[in-house]
Amino acid sequence: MADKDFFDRVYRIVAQIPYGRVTTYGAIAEALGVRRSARMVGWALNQTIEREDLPDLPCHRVVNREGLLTGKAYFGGNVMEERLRQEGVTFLKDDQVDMERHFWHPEVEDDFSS
DNA sequence: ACCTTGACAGAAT
DNA sequence: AATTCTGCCAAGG
Repeated sequence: MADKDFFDRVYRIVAQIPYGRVTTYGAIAEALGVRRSARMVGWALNQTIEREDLPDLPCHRVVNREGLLTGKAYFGGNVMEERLRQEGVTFLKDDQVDMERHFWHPEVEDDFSS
């Protein structure tokens, strides 16, 4: 297991979210082996705002299990929604994506410690 | 060192 | 079925 910081793992997963797809906090947490730490995922993403030294993270593709853009407030305005729409993501209603169509299940991280 | 908060999720009422 | 409550774990006050 890569004993990387919890944040780094989150970042790596988020960075793997395909264009036009979205995933959930819980799914990411689960992929990291800590299904019950979904809140930490959100916290980790929050840190990305301060940390500019991080790679381009499509954190706008991360929503909660209901498909709600719970973190849109941190993007300023409707940037999050607009970006998703621009990627072809369909919205059931404002601030709610159609995760039935665009949900992407993150892959479990492989520890490259071979 | 203790208590509160948080971009969630699932169980309980 | 809808709303409330609790669990989780890290960071900030």
